[in-house]
Order: sequence, then structure tokens, then C-alpha cells
Amino acid sequence: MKDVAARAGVALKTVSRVVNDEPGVTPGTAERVRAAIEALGFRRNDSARVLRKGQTASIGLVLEDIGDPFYSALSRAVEDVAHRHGSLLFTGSSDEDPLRERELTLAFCARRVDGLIIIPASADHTYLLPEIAAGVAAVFVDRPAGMIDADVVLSDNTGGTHQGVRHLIEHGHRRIGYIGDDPGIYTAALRHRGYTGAMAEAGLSPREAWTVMAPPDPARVREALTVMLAGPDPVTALFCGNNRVTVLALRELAALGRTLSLVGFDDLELADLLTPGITVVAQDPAEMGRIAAELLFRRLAGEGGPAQRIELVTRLVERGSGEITPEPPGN
Amino acid sequence: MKDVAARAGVALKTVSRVVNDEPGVTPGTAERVRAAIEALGFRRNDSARVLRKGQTASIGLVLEDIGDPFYSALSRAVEDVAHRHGSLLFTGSSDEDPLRERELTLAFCARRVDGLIIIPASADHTYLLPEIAAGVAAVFVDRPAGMIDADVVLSDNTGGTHQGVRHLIEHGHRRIGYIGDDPGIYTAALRHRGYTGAMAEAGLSPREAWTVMAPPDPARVREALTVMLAGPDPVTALFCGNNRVTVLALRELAALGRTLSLVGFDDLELADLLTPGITVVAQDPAEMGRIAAELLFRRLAGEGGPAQRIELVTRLVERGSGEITPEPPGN
DNA sequence: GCCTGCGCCGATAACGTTGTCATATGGAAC
DNA sequence: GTTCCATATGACAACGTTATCGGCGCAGGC
Repeated sequence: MKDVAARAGVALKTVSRVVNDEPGVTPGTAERVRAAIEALGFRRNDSARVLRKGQTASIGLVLEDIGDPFYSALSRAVEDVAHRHGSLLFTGSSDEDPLRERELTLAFCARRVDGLIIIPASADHTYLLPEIAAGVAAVFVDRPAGMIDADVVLSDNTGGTHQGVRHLIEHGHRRIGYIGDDPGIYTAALRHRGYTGAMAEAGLSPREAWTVMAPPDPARVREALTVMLAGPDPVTALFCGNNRVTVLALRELAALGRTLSLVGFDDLELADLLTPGITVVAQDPAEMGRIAAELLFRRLAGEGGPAQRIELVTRLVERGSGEITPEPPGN
Repeated sequence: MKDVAARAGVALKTVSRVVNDEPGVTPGTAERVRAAIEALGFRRNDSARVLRKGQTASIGLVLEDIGDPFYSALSRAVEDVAHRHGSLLFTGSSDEDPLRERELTLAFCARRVDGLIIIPASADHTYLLPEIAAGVAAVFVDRPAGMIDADVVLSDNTGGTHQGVRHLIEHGHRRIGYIGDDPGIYTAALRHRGYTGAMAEAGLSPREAWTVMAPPDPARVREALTVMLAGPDPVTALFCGNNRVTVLALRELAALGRTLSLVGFDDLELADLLTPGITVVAQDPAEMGRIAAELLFRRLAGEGGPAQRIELVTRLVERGSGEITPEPPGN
């Protein structure tokens, strides 16, 4: 910038004015400066700008795994909102590891991001308190923050699952299995609650062996299905607590040569092309990302008020309901 | 940092030393400094550090759409490599818009990223020359850079398609349709070449109406299929130039109530569960990302030498080959 | 002719780090 | 006791911007 000033025969500050489109520069001078910029291939160093201004025009997104379609859709929506606000986006995957989440988040803070969007892996976010006090905005998505009061955008996990299970019940199913994720995960626990609620509401008391809650794993899913399908009164339907479980269950069912009426939480690409079609409780990851990002930027623009908790409804997408086999005789 | 120094009764520089684990600080002093850091909730401002050191420990990734599974898998691999090298990752989606690609790239450069990984949307990357001269490393992925000589990691698009089409031919197909993306896209053009090559090699001369090259769009795919399936000699097999086309074709075929032997470029989640199974020419996006990122960091570590061009082989994943209907009698 | 106000521009001080060099301190060697 | 070296610490400049403020020229009103 100094070189540009020298070449254009003006002061540093004048170059700065031109670069930032500030008023108070004669067109002639501005033109000379622009020519010098062009000639020298000058580009402003945003690091220095950040240092001086205190605002970085960037936000950080911490999620579980950018490779997962659910999160990548969410990420894309966040990026679009950030772009509209002239912000760049840092992304990082925590792999569901609280330590890594913390590392990533603090690394973003050290870069002085203006705000954070976090899909929590940790149950304790008090480590963020100094940052928040220092002015960083944070919005949590998919799961609430741990031990601190913060904005959060959620899906109606319990209600959605309830609706999905009721759908199965209304189609005549009585023996319905449930495979969910690790119960330590917030969403997994809530969805499971939706299942037990819907079953209880219908006066059904599922066997203990029909519920499996564990990190998705082919062997475990296969074993769970084997148990559920054994004996004289096997399950006739299955609810899967997330898309990874759904995929594993479909694959293992195919391997076992069995089919079940299946409802899954989270939509799947191609779900409509499978036979039988898979009914799903769909979240809208893009909408979640959009809403969270917009809330973040409202906070950054100075919007006050207490922490918000926004819960989005899920949508039951019925596919191939006709395929759901009615309860076989004998029950 | 000044405050920390004051509270610990030491000079600024000593705090800096402690923060950076530099040698030459008595354990006692270091402990006092650490206590002050803890008490004040101090965290180093990396913007200032960047300004001073000239290295940002961050890289930028410009891709077409982070929401697309192919790119998100690639992105995840890049992130992992970056993490191993202590770097953070900026990501941005260009939406196949050259202007947006340029904007994003230059914004990353203004933040002084150490390096760039770019999936090009533009045919002219001369705008990067000043940046590269200034020391930014750049590796291109999936498509080569335009008008400049730069490292690039590619798939064997032509060879992969050739192999996929030959697979169909070996299974007895003679009338094979091709639906690809906009021929202006590098990969789309090369894949199409693989199709024409394989057909010619087998002495087949496909009708013009059996090839459609255009941005994926449901209506257009449906129309293309209608034409290909009309008349006394309809196509018996179809090659789809990328996963978006494959999905559209599957959907439209289902709507038309027809099935075709289908081979697609790019793998699909759940492709194994469809009936008939979909044979694909699989790229490994994670591998591409990993290799590109590792090359980038080698360049950043000072590795010289001419620009590299790395071409990765594709893998033909046969699924449900039994389902491929042999050429009907009459031909 | 002098003062006032306004529009353009420049000098200088920050922003929060780190690199360089100088200084203090203490112990070992003579 | 003096010299010397090593080690711990500090003062200060520099990184590349932007904010503040002041100066300078020029037009207009008395």
C-alpha cells in the first residue's frame, strides 16, 4: 500500500480511502491511485484490516461431519446467508468429539470470527463464556448448548418420531422395533422418547429387545434385526432413529432377504426410488442452517433480547405406504 | 496481552514467549504468566499474529457446491489433511459461476490464506498469477486450471466412461444412450469422448438423438428418454455422465414405468439397494481431496519442481449386472 | 483585504502480536 | 575480585491497515 501511495504520489491514507470507496477523493486522484494499484497488483491485506477494525467479516461453523449430507446441506445454507452478509465461512468437523469441538471453536475465536454456528458435540460450553463476553455471537443448531444459555435452532425430534411411529400404528402395526443412535446424543434420546410415547399412547408395550440404542454399526444392526425378526411374533415394522441407521437397516434387511415396513428419521436421496419406498420423518437441514445463520447475523447487527429457542416442525413424507404389510393374522 | 503482562509483572515479550512455548522462561515466571492468562481469560489474537508472521495457517477451498455429496466428501478429506498440518479451512461454493469463483478465491487471498484448493468453474485463472507470485500455493482438483500452469488432480474421465460403456457393450448392448452435463464443463466433455470412443471401438455408430448434453434438468431428461425409448429400435442401455443425471434418469424412468440397463459416472449412496442395482464408474472424492491437500502442503513446505498433473483411476462397480437385459431379438 | 467554512489530503498514532537486540543477573573460571 | 559466558528478561520496532485530527487551498461574504 505504501508502494502504491508512492507510485501515485499520494499519502497512504488516500490509497486507503480509494480502496474503501470512502468519500473525499477527487476523481482524478482516485484514478491515479487505481492505476497504481493495477500496475503493482496490489491487494489489501485483510489481516491488517481485521486487526485495525476488530471485525473480521467471517463466521465459523462447527459441525459433526461435513461429509454427511445432512450437515453439508445445512452448511450450504449457512454459507449462502454468510455470503449475503459479506462474510466468509470457516468450517470444521468435530466427529462428535467434545475436545475437538472445543479446539475448533477456540481456534475460530482466536481468528476473531464475528460469530459461531455450532452443532454441539460437547455437553459443556462454559468454555465459550469468555468469548461470548468478548462479543462473539453463537447460535447452536440441532442440539442445545450445554450449561450456558444461548440461541438454539432445533427440530421437533420427539414430535416427529411420535408422528412417524403413529403412522405405523395407524397402518395396523403393533410390534414395532426401534433402532436409534447412542442415547448420550441429545437428538437420539428425544427421538426415542417419541417412540415410547407413541407406543404408550396406543396402549402398546414393546419388548425390551425391540429397542436398540447405539452408534450405527453394521454388525450391531444386523444382530438387532435378527433378534427382532426371530420367534413366532417378530416385529412387523421398524423405526430408524437417523439416516445412517436407516441405510444400515435397509442393507442388512436386504442381506437377510427380509422386508419390513420402515420409517426413518431424516430423508434420504433416492428414498423414493427404493421398493418399497421408505417413509421418512424429514427435517429440513437447509432451513435449519438458514434460520440459524439469519439469527446469528441479527445478533451481530445488535439485536438484543433473551436467548431464543426455535423449534422447527418435521414433515412426514409417506412413500409406498401401500407397501406396508398389514399385521399378519395370528395377532 | 498487555494486561496479562501487567498482572504478572513481566514484559509483553515474556507473555508472548509463554504463549508460544518458547524457551528461555523460568518455570516460576511462566507459571505466574499462565495464572494471569487464566484469570483474565486471555486468548491470543491470531489476526495480529498473522500480520506479524505472514503465515495464516489456513487454506481456502473453492468448490462448486458444498451441499453436493461428491464435494462434501472431498471437502472432508481436505479438512482432515489441513487439520493434521494445523491449518484451518475456509470453504466457499461457486455454483459453477466463474465470477463467484474469482470473488471467493480473491477474498481468500485477501485473508492471506497460505494455499488454495480450487475446483474450477472458470476457464481463465490468470487472475491468480499475482497471488501465486506473492507466494500463495494453488492446487486444482477435478478440472485443470485455465490458461495457467498449475498442479492438478484429476480422475480418468475418458477412460472411466470408456470402461463403463464397454461394460454395457460386453453385456450385449448395441443401442446405448448417453446423457451428460453441459459440454462446456471439462469433465462432461471428456466423459462424452469416452462414450464415443467406446462405441467407435466396437464399430457402433449411435444415433445423434441418443446423446444429450445439457445441465441436469428433469424435463429435459424426461424428453431425452422419451426420444431414446421411442420407435422400433429404442436404446436398451443408458450411460449417465454424472450422479445428478443418474438420479434424474432413474426418477424419470420410474415415472415412465420403464427400466434400462444403466451405468452412471459417480457412485450413489444406496445405489446397491436399488433394483435393479446401478453399476457405476466410481471416483473416490475423498482420495482426490486427500491427494490434492497433501500436494498443497508439500508445496507450502517448499517442494519445488514443475506443476504436477495427477490422474486417478476410476473403478467400475458392477451391481446387478444380471439385471442387464440382453439385447432383445430383432437386432 | 480579512475571516469563515468547506473539501481535499497528509501526518501520525493506534490495533496486538513477534523478531531483534540490548540489558540484567548469576555463577564459573582465572 | 575481575572477567566472561549463559540465561532470563525487557525495550522497541515492525507487520499493513484505518481513525483522528490538523493543514492547506479556495470560494464567498463582510
